[in-house]
Amino acid sequence: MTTIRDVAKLAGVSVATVSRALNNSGYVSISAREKVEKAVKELNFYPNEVARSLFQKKSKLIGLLLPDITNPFFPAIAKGVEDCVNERGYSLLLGNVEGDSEKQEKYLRIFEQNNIAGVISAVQGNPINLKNMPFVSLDRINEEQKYVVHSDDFLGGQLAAQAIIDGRAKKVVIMAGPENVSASKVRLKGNKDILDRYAVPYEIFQTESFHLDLAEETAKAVFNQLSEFDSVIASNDIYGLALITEAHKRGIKVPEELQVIGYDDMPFSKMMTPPLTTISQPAYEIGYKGAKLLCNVMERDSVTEKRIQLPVTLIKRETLREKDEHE
Amino acid sequence: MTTIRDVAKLAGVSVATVSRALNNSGYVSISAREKVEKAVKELNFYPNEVARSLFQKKSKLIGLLLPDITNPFFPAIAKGVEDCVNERGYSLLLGNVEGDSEKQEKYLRIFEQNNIAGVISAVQGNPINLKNMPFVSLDRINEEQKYVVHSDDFLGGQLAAQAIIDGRAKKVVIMAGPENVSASKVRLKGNKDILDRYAVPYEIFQTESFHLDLAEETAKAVFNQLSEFDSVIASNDIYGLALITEAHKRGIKVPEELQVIGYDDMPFSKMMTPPLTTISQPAYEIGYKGAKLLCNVMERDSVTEKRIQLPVTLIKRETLREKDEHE
DNA sequence: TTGAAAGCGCTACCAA
DNA sequence: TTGGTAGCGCTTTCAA
Repeated sequence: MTTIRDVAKLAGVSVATVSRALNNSGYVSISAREKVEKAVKELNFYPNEVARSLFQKKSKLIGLLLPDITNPFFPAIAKGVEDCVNERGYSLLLGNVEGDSEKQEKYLRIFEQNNIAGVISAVQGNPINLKNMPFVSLDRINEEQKYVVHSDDFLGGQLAAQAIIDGRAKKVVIMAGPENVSASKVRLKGNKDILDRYAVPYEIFQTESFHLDLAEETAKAVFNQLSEFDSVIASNDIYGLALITEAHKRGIKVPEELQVIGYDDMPFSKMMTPPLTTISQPAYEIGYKGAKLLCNVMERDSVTEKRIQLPVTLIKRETLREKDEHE
Repeated sequence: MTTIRDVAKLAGVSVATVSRALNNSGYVSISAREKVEKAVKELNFYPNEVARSLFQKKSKLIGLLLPDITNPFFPAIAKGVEDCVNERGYSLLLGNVEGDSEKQEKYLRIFEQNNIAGVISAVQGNPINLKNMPFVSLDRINEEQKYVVHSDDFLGGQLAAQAIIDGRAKKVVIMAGPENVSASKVRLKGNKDILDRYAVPYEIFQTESFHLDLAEETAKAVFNQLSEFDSVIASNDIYGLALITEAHKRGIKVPEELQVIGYDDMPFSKMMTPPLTTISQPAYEIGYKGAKLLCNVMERDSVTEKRIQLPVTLIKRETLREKDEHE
C-alpha cells in the first residue's frame, strides 16, 4: 500500500504539504504542488479513506436502508440515490431491512460504527439508534421526520379511485397495503375520499406486506373472501398482476367483468396482457432528490426545501373499462 | 462518541484489557472481563470499525459490483449475498456499474481506499484495479477467474431449445444477449447445440444489452427485421414479455402462432397472461453461495470448491405449444 | 494477567 | 509557504 509518506518522500516534501496539496487546503506553492502531483501520478496514489475517515470522524459513505430490494420499486430508488451520491463523491452502504426492525437497528449501528456521513431510508419508522446522523426519509415517511422525499400518495389514491369510477365501478375492493406503511395509509385515504364522494360501495382487503411472494396467495384470498366486486384497486402492480392472473384462472374477464388498477408502474407492467393501468410515481427521482437533499443537509446546516413532494400520474392502459362517453 | 478509553476508565482497567476482552484475544481475567462487560453495557459501547479497520488494514466491508440493479435478477442475487455476509458480520458496499468499465474501476478503487475485505462481482470482465483483494465472480464469469459461482448456462440453453422443439418449432429466432457476456454466449451455444442436432432452422438476433428499457424497441426490431418465425428464445423474461406484448399488438397469437420462452424466471413471469415458460436459475442461491465462497477465501487460504455450478430448470407454463404426443 | 506505548494513514495545528 | 507533530480509536507487541 502506498501512503502519503511515500508520496512525500518521492516529491521531496513533507506529508503535511502532500496533504494540503491533495485537499487544496492551506498554502501550497506551485512548485510544491507540481512535485506532489508528479509523485502521486508516478505512484498511482489514492489516499486511504479509512485513515481520513478516522480523523474526520466522518466517512464518504452513506447508509441506504431499503425495506425490500426484491421489490422493483426500491432498486429504482436505489439507482437514483446512487447516481446522485456518486456525483458528490459518496458511496453507499447497503442495508436491506425486510421489515425487521431489529435488522434496521443493527444496520444503523453498523452505519455509526463506520462513521457514516448520513443515512437515507425508505423504511417506515423512526430509528432509535440514529444518534445525530443526517437522515432523509424516502417514500415511507412520517410526520415527525424533518427531511423527506415522497410522492403525492393522496392524489395517487384519488386518481386510482377516480379512474376506477370512470370505468363504471359498481363495487370495488381496495387492497390496502400494510397499515403501518404511511404511503399505503395515505393512498387509502385518497381512495376513500373519491369513492365516498361518488357513493361507490367498497370493501377493504388489508394486506400485511408488499412482498412479491405473497402476491399470489393474497389474490386467491381476495376472491375467496370477497364476492360480487367488479373493480379492484391493488396495492401495487405485482399485486394487481397476481389478481388478474387469478381472475383469468377463474374465467373472469379483465377488464369487462373485473377492472384492476395497480400502483408504481413497474417496468414490466406495460408488457402484460392486457397492459396494466396504474399510478406512476417517479421512483428514480425520489431516490435522486432524496440523496440530493441529504447531501445538502450534510454540507450546509440550512436547507430550504425540507419536505419534497413529487407528482404522480395515472397511466392509462387496458385493465380498466372505457369511460362511457354517452352517459 | 464513546470510545474504548471511556470503557477502560469506567471499568478501572486499561484500554489494552478492554480491547482484549472485546476481541477474546490474549489473557483477560474473569474479573476484568466482567468489569469490562459491565462498562460496555452501561455505556452502550460499540467499537469504532474505522479505527479497527485502519489498524487491521482490512474492514468488515465487502464490495458488491452489479451490472444493473434495475434488472430483477440482480437484486435477487444481492439479497443472497447480503444474507450470507450478514451472518458473518460483514456489510455491503454497493456498486452499480451499468456496463461502464470506468465506473467499475472507480468502484474498485473506492473499495480499496476503504480497506475492503473482498469483492463479489456479477459484472463481466477482469477488473484492473483489483490488486490483491479476494474476488469472487457471479453469473458473468470467465475462464481465468479462480473463484466463480454460476448456473449451468449451457444446459439452460439446451433446455430452452429442447422445449421450443417440443413445441414443434419450424423456424426459431434466438435473441442472444450481449456478446461480451459469458452467460449469454454459453446459453447461445446450448441453444445451437440442440437446434443443430434436430436440424431446426434458426436466426440469431443479437441484442446489445439486458437493459429493461430496451426490451420494447428490441421486440419491435425483431418483428421488423425478421419474418416467418414461429418460435423465439428470448434473452431473458423481460425481453420475452416485451416480445409477447408486441406479438399481441400485431395480432399474433401466443403460443399458437408464436411460442416464446424466457430466461431467469423473474417473480412476475408467472403472473403474465399467458404465464411465461422460462428457464429458472437460482439467483438467490448464486448470491448466497458466492458470498459464502468469498468468506471462505478471505478466512482461510485453501478452498476446496473454487468454481461452483448450480442447476437450472425448465419452468413449463403456457407460452409454448403442447408437445404433440401422437407423433 | 495487565498496562504503557507504538503505530495504522491521514489531517490540522502551530512554529518556523 | 513549509514541516514537525499530535492525535483520530483501535490493536498488538513487550515489559512488568
